[in-house]
Amino acid sequence: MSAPPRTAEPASSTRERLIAAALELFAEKGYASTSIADILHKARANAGSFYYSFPAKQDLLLTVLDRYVELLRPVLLAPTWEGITDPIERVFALLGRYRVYLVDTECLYGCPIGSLALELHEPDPVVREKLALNFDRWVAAVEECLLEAGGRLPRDVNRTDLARFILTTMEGGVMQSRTHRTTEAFDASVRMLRRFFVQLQREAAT
Amino acid sequence: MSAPPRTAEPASSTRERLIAAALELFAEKGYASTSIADILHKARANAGSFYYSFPAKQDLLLTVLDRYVELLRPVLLAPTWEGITDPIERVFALLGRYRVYLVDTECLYGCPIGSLALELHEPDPVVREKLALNFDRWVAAVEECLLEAGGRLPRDVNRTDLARFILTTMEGGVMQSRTHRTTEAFDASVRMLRRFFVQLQREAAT
DNA sequence: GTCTATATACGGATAGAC
DNA sequence: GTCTATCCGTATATAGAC
Repeated sequence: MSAPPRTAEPASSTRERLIAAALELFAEKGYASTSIADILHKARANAGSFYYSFPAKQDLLLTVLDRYVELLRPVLLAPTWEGITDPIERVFALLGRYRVYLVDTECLYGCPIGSLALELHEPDPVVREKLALNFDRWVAAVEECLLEAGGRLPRDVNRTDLARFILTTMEGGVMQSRTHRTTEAFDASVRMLRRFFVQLQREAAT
Repeated sequence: MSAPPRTAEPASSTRERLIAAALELFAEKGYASTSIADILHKARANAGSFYYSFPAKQDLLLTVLDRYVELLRPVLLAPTWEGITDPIERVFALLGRYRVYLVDTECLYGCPIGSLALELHEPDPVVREKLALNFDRWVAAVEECLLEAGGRLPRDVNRTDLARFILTTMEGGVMQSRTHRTTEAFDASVRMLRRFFVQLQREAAT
């Protein structure tokens, strides 16, 4: 018989509760408008515990940005792609997942990374790099799909460019939909991207 | 002999200087991180003058958002489109203008409306509507180009959808380029959009 | 209309007991 | 590791003389 699983960080440690609370609050209200008091309230902790776990507010942000990277596959991609094997349909299923976020929140928020990226105007280099890493991992995951699609897409279409364009479509669509509080602009953008893909596949088939 | 031109708002009134200062500062640093002291310093005015001209900070934001709408054609579109008559080339010239903004600021800021739209997470309805109006006017201007392109684009492509998709491309590209401090993602997105347009025009020609 | 001084609130961070 | 109390800077906004 084996011992119960041990994790370095027990799931409900104060530190973990602070991270979990910040993860949600930064997505909902942004970084600056989330006060440490907000985080403490949500995590049911006190100022002393916060500064025992983190030197300063920004260190929590860094931890949260690392966490977003870690959660990308298990929390976002894996459930979204469950049961979908076609790599191109996986791309659109991912976009569909963001549409669900929009609908579930009445278009209040879409992508936390995108929001933080534009909120933090001159972020510390270390913050900026972690935001960039989040984008890079997302793009890399989509690029894998495109590579798997192989000859179904024209040979001369750069897969990295196309993956970035898909992120562009998601972020630009989310931004407009949040502002209009309707999914219309998001849907319009995904429709156009779909049409582009249809054309690319047709082109590759000839 | 005619009298010198009279404007309702003299160009260098304190109120105008405050608006001009805020217009730039909100674009550079965002709304929340721009303090009234920052604005006063840049406009060389004092707190008393500010609150004589505006009831509160948010009223200045509303005025600035109105101003962005007013400036869209004379300051952004007209110079960008000068000498360019082809409506489709106008679309890409506009995107090229945003690339210049990125390059000129070392990818520090691109579109002030997009930045404000994502910074203000739960904006007052009136703020949100003015942001939405800015997007709508931009989209409408691009849509005019697409309508002017007429039969060069397939009949069944919704012009409004496509215009929104072009805004999506710009905003999504700017977001990634700001985060990476490179124009790469912006350029990749515009390249993909260009390819889409080439395909659409080919399709319309058959 | 413009000036300085200031009221008031809030946020990040710290101190020090337990 | 956690608690409360508090320091201190900064921000919006106001008061009231000029």
